[in-house]
Order: sequence, then C-alpha cells, then structure tokens
Amino acid sequence: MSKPVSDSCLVAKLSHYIPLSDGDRRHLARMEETEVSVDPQKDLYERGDPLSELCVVKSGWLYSYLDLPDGRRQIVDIHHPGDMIGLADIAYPAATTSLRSCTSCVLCPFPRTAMEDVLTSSPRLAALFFSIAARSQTVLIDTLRANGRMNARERLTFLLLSLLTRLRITNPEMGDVFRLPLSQQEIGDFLGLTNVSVSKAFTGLEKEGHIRRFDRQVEVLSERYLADLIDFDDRHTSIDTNWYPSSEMDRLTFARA
Amino acid sequence: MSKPVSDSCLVAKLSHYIPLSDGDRRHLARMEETEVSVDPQKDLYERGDPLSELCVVKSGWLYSYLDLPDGRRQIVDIHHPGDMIGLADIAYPAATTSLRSCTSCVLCPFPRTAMEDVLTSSPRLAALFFSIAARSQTVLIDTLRANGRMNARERLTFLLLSLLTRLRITNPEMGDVFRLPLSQQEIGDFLGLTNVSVSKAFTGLEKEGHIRRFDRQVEVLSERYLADLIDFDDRHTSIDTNWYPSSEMDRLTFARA
DNA sequence: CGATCCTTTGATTGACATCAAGCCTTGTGG
DNA sequence: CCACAAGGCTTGATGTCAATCAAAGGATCG
Repeated sequence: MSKPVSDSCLVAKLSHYIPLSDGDRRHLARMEETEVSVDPQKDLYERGDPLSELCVVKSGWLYSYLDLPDGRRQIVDIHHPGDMIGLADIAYPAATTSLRSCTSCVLCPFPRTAMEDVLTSSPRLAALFFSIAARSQTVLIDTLRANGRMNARERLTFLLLSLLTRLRITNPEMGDVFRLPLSQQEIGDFLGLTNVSVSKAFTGLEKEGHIRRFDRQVEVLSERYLADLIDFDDRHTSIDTNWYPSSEMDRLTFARA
Repeated sequence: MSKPVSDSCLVAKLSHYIPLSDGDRRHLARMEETEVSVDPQKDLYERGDPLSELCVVKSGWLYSYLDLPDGRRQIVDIHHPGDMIGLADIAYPAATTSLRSCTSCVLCPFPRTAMEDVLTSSPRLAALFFSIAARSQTVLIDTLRANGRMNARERLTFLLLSLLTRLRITNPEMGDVFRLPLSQQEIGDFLGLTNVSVSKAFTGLEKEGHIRRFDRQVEVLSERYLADLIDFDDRHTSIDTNWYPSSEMDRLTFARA
C-alpha cells in the first residue's frame, strides 16, 4: 500500500510508453495491492473455470495453454514480469485458457471491476490498456504466422527473437543473453513441434553458430541474420500513442521531453 | 446522406450484446459516415503501410494476412459484415498485416481519433470495444491451437464451425448452410495447409457425411459430432458484460472528474 | 547416490507438400 | 451461342520434413 511506486513492475513497464500521472499510478498501485506466491509447475486455473480476476506478474514466468481431447497441448502465450494475465478472457465469464507456472512466481490478482475504474476515470490509461491488448493480439498473430507457415528451425528462431525483444523492455541492460526456464517439451507445445524436433532445431542453430547455450541460458549470436531469415518485427520496443486523449499533465511532461 | 441508424450493421452487431444509448448510437453512426466500395480480390493496404484509420465492414468478406520472405502466406483473420478492421493495429503507426478483399465490399473508414472520443465520453461503449478486442484475441488463440496441433481434417472442421457460429450472429435465421467465398488456396493459407490438402480434407468430410457442398455453399450436417471432435467452443454467441460500468455511473463519475 | 526428468541421437513411419495431369466452372469475345 | 482461355478443384504419384519410437547420456534433486 505505502510502498514506493518504483516497486511496481507494471508501472515500470507502462511508463516505458507514456508518462503516468499520479492518479494513474494510484490506479495501478491498486492492481498490485495483493501479492500471491506460486510454486513452479503449478496449474493456477483451467479452461472453463469461473474467473473474475486478472493479475499482474511481479516475478517469474508462466504460460497459458489449451489442450485437445487426446492430450495434445498448445501453449498460446508466455507471461513475464510486468505482464497482465487475463485480458483476453475479459469478454467471458469463464477462463478460455489454462494457466500454469514455469518457475516460482509472485502474482498480484485484482478484480475485473478495477478495469471499470480505469475506463471511467482515466481515458488515457484506458487507451494504453487498449494498446497493450492490441499489442498482445499482434504478438499472437506473429505466432500464428510462425506455427502456420514456418519450418522447425524458423519457428525456434521466432521464439528466441521474441523472447529477446520482450525481455529487453524490462531488462534494458540485458544484451543478447537470457535465461530460458522452459523445457523443450514446453517450447514444442508453443511452436507446434515435438520436443525431439525442438532439440534438433536447437543443435542445428548452435552448430551453425547462430546461438550458444550454457547453463539454462541462450545467447543469440547473429540477431540480424536470424531476424532477416524470418522477416522478424519487433513488437515490443515502442507503440504508437499519438491518438491518445491528452491531459494537461501529459502536455507538460511532453514539453519537458 | 443522413440514414436511419438502424441501417448500421455495427449497431446491429453491438446491440446484440448490450442495449445502446442514443449517445452510443450517435458515436457509432459517426464511424459509418463514409462509405467506400471495393472490388473483389483487391489489396487495400500492405503490412508496413502508414495507417491511421480503422474501418467497419458493411458488406462483403475480407481477410488480413502476412507474407513470409519466400512467398508463403498466412491469413490471420477473416472479416465479415459488422466487424471492425484495424483494432489490432492501433498500437502501431503502420499496418502490421496486409488487407485484401475476397468479394466486393462496402467499407466505412474512420480515423483512430474516433476511438479517443469513445474512450473519453462513453466508458460503457469503451468496455464493449474492449470486449470485442478481447474476443477477437480469443478467436485468434483458437486458431493458433488449430494450426499448431490439429491435423488437416480437424483444421478444416475448425474453420467451418467458426464460420457457422460467426455468421449466425448477424444472420440468426441462417441454419446450417452458408456461402463460402474463399478459394481452397485461401482456406489453406488460413489453416496452414496447401490447397491440395484442403481439397482432400473437404472430400473426406463430405464422403463421411459430415458436410455437403453445392454451388459455393457448405452445409454442416453433423455439427455436434464435429464440435466434439475438436472440442470446439463457440466464442461469438455471447459475451460477459457483468463487469461493465452502468450508464448511471458514467455520468456521475464523469461529472466528478 | 539413486531416481527422475530432460536432452540428444538415430531409425523408422507417416502426414502433408510437391508435382503433374485432367476436369470443371466462369467469363469473354467472336 | 459457341470457342476459347484462365482459374479453381480433384486425384494420383512421389518426396520430404517432422512425428514417432527407442535408447542412452546428462542434469537435478531429494
């Protein structure tokens, strides 16, 4: 409640895009009042469960997935610190996907009605939330393109570059190395491949010198080459805020910048 | 050029979910002021084009797609009358997908700033737009599941059931038959298959008596069986509006702000 | 230090892609 | 109204990439 706003990874992520007023920060702080710790490899809810909360990820990785009747699984989204989980479900009374933690996590659940507050009292924040939702849709579209039309190696390349650009927002000093706490089975479930194909794609990319692996980390050695290979677009680094409603506050901040 | 609001297929589609106030209807009417006719098989814009407008589909079918460097293509969304095009792009200054018409169409383009008006003056409509965006994200997630983990016949089943439930919203009397103005190549580009595989899946489903084809129409004969086969969820018929701001609240909160 | 899970590697299989030919439909101009 | 061209659909033969199957090597953790 009375923790400094800088504690909030949500504020950290959002203020990357627009300057936030004190009122906005208060709204966001309310979304992170409650903290819940979660063990690794735990199912938090399943498709079909009644669901009236969203949550913000403070730390850890999680993913949303869907099962098929015979046990096949598709991971549809990977969640990192600063992400909001459940926006896509807001149109339905029950969860449309299942949620599972990869690592131990800290989450901040908050009720759907908090969205109502934002929509009624801060159009500018509402616009930003709108953009965030739109962006995650664009990311999903890129994933669809990968799963529908790319071969195994291209798909893995897509995942690695996506993670790299996503993680750089919240860890600007990161460079070309990141920890990858997903099993190859999970990577396969995201890319529409088997764990065996993922392994072969990994060793292929490594043998040709495009990546390097050590511990549970991945280093991307030829980002430019790989990006051209799959015509990769960075969806994370910036968004278009020109059409947003302005506020006095914002004008000032912009003038300063 | 002042036509009765009841002409609007946008109003028709949205009022399917919540009652719309006169103010809401005026907002929506403004989004359909301008009409543009489009020939079949025309590219309207390409990924990367500067884009500051959205549009509403009044009639006809269109699709959004992405190309790969070597000519492979992935269709990522199919647009029908009553749909809004471009919501997913709202976070970016340029188009993230290309847009092409299947049939001749009538479109109503409107500027992004119209969204600003909605966000500042009608929280309830803003919430509905939010839900619409969230829903199209859920639809995308279902498509990802299909492309990532289903075989050819299941994917085609998924498309047919999706179209059936989508078209029923705006054509309640439709029954189990609909016109399908997509070539098998285009269907393949949506499902991550070749035109040949689509043809084989079609004839397979037909021979086993699950569908029937005539003219350019498709009749779904065993909807229940097919839905169970792929664990299909109808995403269109209803959405959860319980968390929306009420109309009373809007004015009050707004007066205060 | 054993048990378990993950990863790698190779052999085999299978489903869809590719290639190719023929047919049917649609539209156009003579 | 017919001749012809172009595009879309179907079908079969062949090719290829990833799935499947299987086994062994590594990592991780009580």
